[in-house]
Amino acid sequence: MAKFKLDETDHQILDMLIENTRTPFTDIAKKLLISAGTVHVRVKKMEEAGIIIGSSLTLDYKKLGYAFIAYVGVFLKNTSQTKFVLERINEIPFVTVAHVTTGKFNVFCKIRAKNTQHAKEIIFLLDDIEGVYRTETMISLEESINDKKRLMHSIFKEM
Amino acid sequence: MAKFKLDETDHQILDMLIENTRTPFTDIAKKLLISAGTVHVRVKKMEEAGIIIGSSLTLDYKKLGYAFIAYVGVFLKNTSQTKFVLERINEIPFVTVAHVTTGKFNVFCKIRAKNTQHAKEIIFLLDDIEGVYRTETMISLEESINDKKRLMHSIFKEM
DNA sequence: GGTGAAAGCACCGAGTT
DNA sequence: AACTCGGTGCTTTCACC
Repeated sequence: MAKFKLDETDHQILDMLIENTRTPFTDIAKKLLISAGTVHVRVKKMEEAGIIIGSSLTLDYKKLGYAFIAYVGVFLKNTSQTKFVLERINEIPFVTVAHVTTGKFNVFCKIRAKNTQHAKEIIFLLDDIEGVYRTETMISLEESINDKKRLMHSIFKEM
Repeated sequence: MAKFKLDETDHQILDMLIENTRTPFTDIAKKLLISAGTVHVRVKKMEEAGIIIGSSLTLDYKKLGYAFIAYVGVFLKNTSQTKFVLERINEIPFVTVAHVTTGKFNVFCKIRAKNTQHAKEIIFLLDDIEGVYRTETMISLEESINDKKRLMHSIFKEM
């Protein structure tokens, strides 16, 4: 998991692909004044190095009827059950991400649901997992996602 | 923000593109026994409808030297300052997402940092925002991201 | 709303500098 | 490591169903 060396050209390629995965390599090449072949080789190298893990679509879950987001803190009866509980949590499709954490909670997860009723059902599923002592829910009233590009620029500045 | 009607074919197209945005339309067409032109038209329609917002690369931040994830709960002096504070928070590049929440915290955010030292600096930036009373940090020891496909399947089942 | 063919490009590997 | 170039194959449009 070592820090990987990327140069300015790699940064700019990632920059364009982060905004739109399907940006033609020829467009990137034109902008960076290099050949499309070079873009191709560099992307391939970053894929082989595991820097680029994959690509995914960003969907509007609100439009799909899933506007409800909440974070659920999970308290365990016994921390030795962490692994087991984490596995059970990951079987629930509406849990988008789960963390083992220090601090207040043992496990901490994000859920995406249709509405409060649906969220309640999901939280009940969490509560029902063996080893879960209790849960604490925080409902998101508003989500603001920071620009991925901005984070990358900050990372690049330090490389 | 109405619920949008997608048919089985759309589901399967999204299914393949979620796994890999660059899946050739010809491959999708072959698998679904339709023409590549049809795949193209359907994807375009989903883009125009705003279901597909965009596409992005998944990067390995660990390999880039950013292995540290934490969630920070923010308490405000006064909830009327929420909007202002949220704007300031979003100016910090290492904050990847911020939420206005009900429950324990007023605002809740996720940060990505190089290490504990770096995380401390970011949390100090949060503490320094005018209107922030105090913060509470939960450090992620392990992140497990649920399969995006699994959520989509659950959503599709109900459409 | 779908098709199939055709034109236009992009991808990607080979060979070169 | 990057370039050019050419074969292969993908995308996108369009007339037609």
